[in-house]
Amino acid sequence: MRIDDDRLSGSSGPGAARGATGRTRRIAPTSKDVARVAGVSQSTVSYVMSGKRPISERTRRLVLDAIEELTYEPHAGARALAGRRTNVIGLMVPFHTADAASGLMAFAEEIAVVARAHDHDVLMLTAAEGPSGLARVERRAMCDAVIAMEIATEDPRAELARELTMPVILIGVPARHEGLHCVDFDFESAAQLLVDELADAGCREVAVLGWAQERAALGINYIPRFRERAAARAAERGVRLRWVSTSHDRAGVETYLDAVLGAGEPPGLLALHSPHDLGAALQQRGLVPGRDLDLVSLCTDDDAEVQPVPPTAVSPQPRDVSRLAMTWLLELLDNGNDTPAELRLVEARLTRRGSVRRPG
Amino acid sequence: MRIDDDRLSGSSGPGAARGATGRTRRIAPTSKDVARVAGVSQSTVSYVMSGKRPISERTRRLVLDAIEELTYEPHAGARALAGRRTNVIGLMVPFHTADAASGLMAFAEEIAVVARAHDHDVLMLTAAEGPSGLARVERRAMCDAVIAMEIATEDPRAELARELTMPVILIGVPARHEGLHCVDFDFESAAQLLVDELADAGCREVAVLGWAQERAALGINYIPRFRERAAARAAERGVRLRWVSTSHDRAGVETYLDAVLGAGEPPGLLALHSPHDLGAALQQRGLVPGRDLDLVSLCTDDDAEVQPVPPTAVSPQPRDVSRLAMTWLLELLDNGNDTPAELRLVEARLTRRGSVRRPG
DNA sequence: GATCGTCGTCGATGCGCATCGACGCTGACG
DNA sequence: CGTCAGCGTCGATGCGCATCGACGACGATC
Repeated sequence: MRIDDDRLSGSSGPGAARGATGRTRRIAPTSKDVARVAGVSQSTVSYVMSGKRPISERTRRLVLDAIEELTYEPHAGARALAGRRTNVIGLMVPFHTADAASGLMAFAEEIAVVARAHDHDVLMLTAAEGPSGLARVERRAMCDAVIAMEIATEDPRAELARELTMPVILIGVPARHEGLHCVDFDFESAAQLLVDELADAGCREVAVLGWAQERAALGINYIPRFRERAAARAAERGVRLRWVSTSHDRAGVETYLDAVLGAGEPPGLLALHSPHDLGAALQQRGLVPGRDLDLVSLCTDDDAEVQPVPPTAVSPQPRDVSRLAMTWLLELLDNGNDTPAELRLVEARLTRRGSVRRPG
Repeated sequence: MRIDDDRLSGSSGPGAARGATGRTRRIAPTSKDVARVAGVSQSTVSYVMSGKRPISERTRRLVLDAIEELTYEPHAGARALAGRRTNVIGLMVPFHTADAASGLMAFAEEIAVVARAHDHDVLMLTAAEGPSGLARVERRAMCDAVIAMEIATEDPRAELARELTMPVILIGVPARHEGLHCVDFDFESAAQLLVDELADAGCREVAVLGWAQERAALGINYIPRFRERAAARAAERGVRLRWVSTSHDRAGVETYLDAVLGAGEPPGLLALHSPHDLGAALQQRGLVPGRDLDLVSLCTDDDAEVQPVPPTAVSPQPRDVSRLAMTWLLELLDNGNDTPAELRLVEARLTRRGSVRRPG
């Protein structure tokens, strides 16, 4: 079926450019074209698409058929202009952290997929633009809402979020988050779960393979949050916690093991990173978690499963976080952004894989 | 300075919503507001911003001051509607490949940064949408051009790209790419460089640690491209090439080494993946590249540098590829998309790091 | 001093859609 | 058979900007 099919006494069809502007270009059909083909008015086409007024079944069919015939899709700019709604979600991504790249991709993908499922698109913003990037997309009316990832403890974007008219969801927990919509993984209960698991196994000493210093220095706030809760819980359970900050490569792991494995009973190990090198290093030393020592980890399930001895672990699920963020955001868009601001955390769950000796 | 400052006998300023639509909302200032404050007409404001007509210095200053005072930014939808230009680039990302996640992020970041530097934004599309995703953004006029990443040999998006009016740049080389704008890393000359390097060192046998089967099965076309050129070059140089496909984890690497390291002189090693585990495995066996055997790799410089013995390598630079793609795209947008379609490859360069024994 | 060209500015128009008020038409009910 | 209340559709309008034609002012030219 040709696109420039004309049913009524119309002007030139949408298939050709109006006027003599050089060669014939394909022009996208408009709702007026649809109306002409369906034999109704343009406003009726609009109401069929939005459902904001009752339309008879007969007319509906006529219009929908015309839409399909012309493969019509509404012009995003015109819709944004007239409807004050872009159907675009801004996503501010922290590129610099090559570290968490795979988690980041999973996060972004989930956002994109959920957005598309609700007929929205995703505009990719970089954290490098900072708060002015957020202000810009709002003033230009480029999106209806924004999700900003990896919010630091002191983050100017968090302050600006208060000024904006559009909904903003922050991934992370800034220092003063009253009046802000924040989502994050529950690192505090993760800390508690992991410490408890080792304490239950009878560990009195726990050596933590911590995040690298440079990462902590970025103000990534889940690190102190995890750390403080772990310390508090360890104190409650009568466990001595020892933090060992080192790099995460093989050499760093070796340093860590050298430092914590003296003579006598080895301490419980708590690994706060992808346990790849740790598993190999332990294997090389003939140490089997669950047999010779106790090991828990904070790592994704995927990472855990590929270990020589998959560790009992709590997995920060980027997909869960992004799904929660998107669900909330869509809710805010529907309700006109008057849902109370608060902090929503994704529940931490421990998966036991036998890297901890169970008493009894 | 209040935002609703009024210079002329105007109606209500832009600071408050018109009419009695409930509470007073902040409304973004329009070019008409700027015109009123500057004491000129709206069209003059437009011409100041676009520079498409000469404007006296005095008027320019008045307008620019008003723009700054109101923190005016043009409404993206209105601009797209009137100007037939969105200043948005679509980027279709292949999320599923968790494999190359870090390279993917680097690619996307570079796209975003270059786009912003030219006052463009980036709309993130998922490969899951397939060709219809491309058609959709064109018909809805959501972007001016698209970059589609990781194009397979037989890719429906490549076929659709021919039909589209807007410029499309494909990252990868589909089977029939006449009339398409394609960009990729030059895997063929990379193959040649790597084979030559080993041949020059006197290797008569080369064992290739290849890409995993499942990856090759996706139709990622650079694999056969690399493979064929490597085979051809090896034949020219009198080198016997032996492909060993295995997984890329530590176990797979061990299998590989077991398979290729018999008695006698070890073959040259060509590693087509992140050489992390390979370096550790060699180290454990007491084998030092550059002393006991010859090793070259196709891996990023970052990956190479963190090895126990950094290998001589060719690095596929995602940033170079994306920069080339963006440069070309902006050129296409300026020229009205009449630049001839062709295939542009990013030059492969070999970095010597002493993992190959140099004769003489 | 009249004419012409150029520069700088303005008013009007249209982009494609959503929305509002108006209105004709149908069926139910008195 | 007349009246009335929806239901379903239409025409008109405006969203904010880019662009076109028109035109006034000014200096140069004869």
